[in-house]
Amino acid sequence: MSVVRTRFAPSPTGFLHIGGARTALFSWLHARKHGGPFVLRIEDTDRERSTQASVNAILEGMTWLGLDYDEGPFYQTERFDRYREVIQSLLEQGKAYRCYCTREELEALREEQMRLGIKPRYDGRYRDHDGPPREGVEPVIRFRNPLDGNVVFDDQIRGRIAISNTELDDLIIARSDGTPTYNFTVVVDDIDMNISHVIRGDDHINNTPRQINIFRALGHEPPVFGHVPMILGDDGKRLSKRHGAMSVMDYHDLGFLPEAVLNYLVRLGWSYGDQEVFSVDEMIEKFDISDVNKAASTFNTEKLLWLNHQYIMTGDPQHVARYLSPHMGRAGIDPSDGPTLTDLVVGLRERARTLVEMAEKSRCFYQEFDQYDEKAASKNFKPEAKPVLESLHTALSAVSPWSGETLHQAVQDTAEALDLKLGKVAQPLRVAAVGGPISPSIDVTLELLGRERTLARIQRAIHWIEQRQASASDS
RNA sequence: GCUCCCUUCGUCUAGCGGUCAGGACGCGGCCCUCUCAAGGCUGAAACACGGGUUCAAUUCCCGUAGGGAGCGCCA
Repeated sequence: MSVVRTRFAPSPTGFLHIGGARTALFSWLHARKHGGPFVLRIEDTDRERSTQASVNAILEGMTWLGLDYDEGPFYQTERFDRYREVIQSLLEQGKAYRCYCTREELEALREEQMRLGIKPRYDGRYRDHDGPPREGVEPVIRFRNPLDGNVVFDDQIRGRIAISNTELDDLIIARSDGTPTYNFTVVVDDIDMNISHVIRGDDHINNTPRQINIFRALGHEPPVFGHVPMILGDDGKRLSKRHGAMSVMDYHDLGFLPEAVLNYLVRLGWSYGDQEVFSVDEMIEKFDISDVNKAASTFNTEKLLWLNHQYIMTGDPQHVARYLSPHMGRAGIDPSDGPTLTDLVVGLRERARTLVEMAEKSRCFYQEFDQYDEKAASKNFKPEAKPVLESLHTALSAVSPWSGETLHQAVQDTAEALDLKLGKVAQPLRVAAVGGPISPSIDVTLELLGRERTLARIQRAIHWIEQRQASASDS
């Protein structure tokens, strides 16, 4: 009856990128599925590179995605006393020792080993040192790794992984300034925070055996591990902060809905039969860490766009409208000067894959356009279009109420009265209404535009045709 | 160089010894149609290679090739 507790442990050295977000998602889903807590821990022991701004950026990204945590955030820099205490006890038990090698000596050793074609590692020269401290060298503390035997663990995603202790060297657990290092703090924290399942990127697979040895030295059985594959960029290289990875907040800026990003991310490496679309509740219900794929996958923006479009089309219009709102602002559009955002979403959702696209396509409903699309105007505003537009103006002036049905009827009646196909009437009307050849169906377009704007724009088109005729006869 | 990990359409994936190798994105065609979309139907498109094991391998084992990661007083 072991309780499931998972954690996400980013180091605050930049924004939350898409790969980290997926790791967090998998870890979060595993906790949520089993009803256990999800812990957030900030691994900031590298004081040089850690910043509060990064912490904020990570929190912001998680909040936007809806990945809420139950405990934390815990900061490793606030736990230094605890680490010191554990190191001291390891030292006393002989499970760790002081090493007086200088960086230069280590560097020389590494070079020599590389030259000989063997795996560079510490040779244990101070492992059994029992003489006096070496003068002038602040020692580091190394973990006394077992010399023989294998470390074996059953990864929830990879299956059984075994590595010989002869491959492992005595890693440094405390720097010469006394601060602890990553492989050590992780273990202490996972023990203290009672983590049952460590779900992290597979770039940590190689660290796992050494961490397992530390767990045992500390008298604890290690948690269950699950190493999720990484996400590759279009070039097949691993996505990282310094290599093509985008911040999750970039996707916000690009007009994606968080549920679409989450859905895309969960399907990258995980699947449930042929299902493509998952609500968060469905993910929690159906997700199983052992179903995660082993192979790395490539990020595909086209599919994300498709998913985003699905969510825009099928989501609650009010919900979509809320997320659309900031993008209207960015596009310099005042939403109070035209249709409601909810009506706009319903009208445009089939033809906008992102909220940015939607905002852009909505502009003509709120602002006047400068000029007509050239091709569309020359094709649809020929002299014979003038009487059509005039008839439309008359017919639409009488429409009441101004609704999709009545507008559709009016346009259709006009076409019949003029003995023209609907296209011959609707298309000039469309260009008059929005300035170009593309828009939602004509009734929806006019409804969004409103009576006043519609009639004014028909007049504007009629004038345009008259002027053009006039200048044609002048010359 | 050494160690570990990975390998099904272009991409994401289903498959868990016997399938016409399925779905999705994207791409092509057709239908619908007032434009553009959306939607429907449809087409092209994959088991990296070589050995085994087996009556039978995409599936199990071993190599090879390719890719990724690690080998820090970074995390």
